[in-house]
Amino acid sequence: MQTVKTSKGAETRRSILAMALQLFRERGYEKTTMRMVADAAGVTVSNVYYYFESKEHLVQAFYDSTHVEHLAVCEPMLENEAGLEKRLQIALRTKIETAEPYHGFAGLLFKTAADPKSPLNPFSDASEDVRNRSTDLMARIVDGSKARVPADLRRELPGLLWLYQMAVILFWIHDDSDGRRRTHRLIEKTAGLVTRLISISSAKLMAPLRKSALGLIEDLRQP
Amino acid sequence: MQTVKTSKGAETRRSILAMALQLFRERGYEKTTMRMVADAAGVTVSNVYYYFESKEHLVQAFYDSTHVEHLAVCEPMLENEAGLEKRLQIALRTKIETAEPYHGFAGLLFKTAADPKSPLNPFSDASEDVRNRSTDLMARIVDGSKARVPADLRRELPGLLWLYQMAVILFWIHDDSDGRRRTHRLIEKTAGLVTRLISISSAKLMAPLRKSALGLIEDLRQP
DNA sequence: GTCTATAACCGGATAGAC
DNA sequence: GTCTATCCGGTTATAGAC
Repeated sequence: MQTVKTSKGAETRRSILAMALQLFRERGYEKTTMRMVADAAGVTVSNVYYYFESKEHLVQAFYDSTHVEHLAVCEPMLENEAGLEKRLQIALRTKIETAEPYHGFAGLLFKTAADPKSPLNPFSDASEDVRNRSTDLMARIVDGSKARVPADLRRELPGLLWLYQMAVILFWIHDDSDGRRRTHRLIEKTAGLVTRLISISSAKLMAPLRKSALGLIEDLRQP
Repeated sequence: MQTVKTSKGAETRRSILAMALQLFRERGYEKTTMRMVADAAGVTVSNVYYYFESKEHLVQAFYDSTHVEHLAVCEPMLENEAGLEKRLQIALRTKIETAEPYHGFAGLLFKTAADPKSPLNPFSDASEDVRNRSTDLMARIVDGSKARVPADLRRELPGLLWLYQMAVILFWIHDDSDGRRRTHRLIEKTAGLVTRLISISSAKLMAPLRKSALGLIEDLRQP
């Protein structure tokens, strides 16, 4: 019997993570010490380090788990909606709503996010996996819609929409309005703008501009 | 005789900052300890803290100083150039070129930059001053050019171009190509795109989209 | 009121034994 | 895979000098 995953270790790991997230939510990231996490999970500090390279890596684990949760909430809602604008709104709204309990320390994410040396930054190789899964979701958003998108743009769109989502999240992190009113406003309006931009960009008149923009992306890809 | 500013204290402060920046450049931010900074400047640790609230505040001071340096290099070069695209390129190129010696630890900037709680974040009240000065530069870039810009867009353009600049800087931070080749490519191409977007947005056909976009900005301003 | 010094605190991280 | 003991560096308390 192979118990590689479900053995005691995995259980300890799970409990450490669960406790850490709870403490982060309750007291915020900075005010939660590794000693507290260890105590809450009933282990020693170095044991925590055995399972997680650093305090920030606990955040990475959280990041993964919100993505899973997001998918679970988002995907079913997409099923009965074919309009691109609405589909985008659903994706973004569910994103910030599932992340809401962690709003207080989500800034931390972007903090490390911006550090090129951190493995946690969303552009890094280490984050490739989560990034790909998010980008894939964006691809499904587009492909599942009835929007007509030029082939050249369609190739790049998922990546661009992922950037768009990152921008929305950045805004959300800085948003302290009631019920994140301002972020909801942002999503409502920009989803429409983005959709219109996509449809306009198909027009003959806009082809040169679209080609330049896509050419730029292509250029930037090579080192 | 009032020697509030030029007395010994100011000199100490200057020397601490100079030493800190040198160490940051040579060894990077993380590997430079406050004790080293103090030693190098010939003062004690608590003395460093007397002049700078925290290690991050040393970075803030650096940030200010790069802005001053940028202006000194950028403004003269703008004098003989009336094309908006070229003017944008000048501003952005000089920005990343004057910052080049600090590329290694510039990530740190964005790291704190993205944390909503940090006074160093470029959207914070504490950063209003530097932000305004940067935005003013963008206003001069536009106003000093021969580009025709609709009045409603002109009002928002400096802020938007500042955001554009932040995006370029973010790209630069993650750029480890030789001579920042990729960032230079990005600047070269996007300056043209932005300029074209501005000019296209004046077209009658594009007025509705432009209005929506500007309306969005207006909406987001209110809390 | 401006500045400097000593010593300690606190929390993230690690070494190494078992 | 878990523990004990320790390091290391940012930060602060406190006390006093100019």
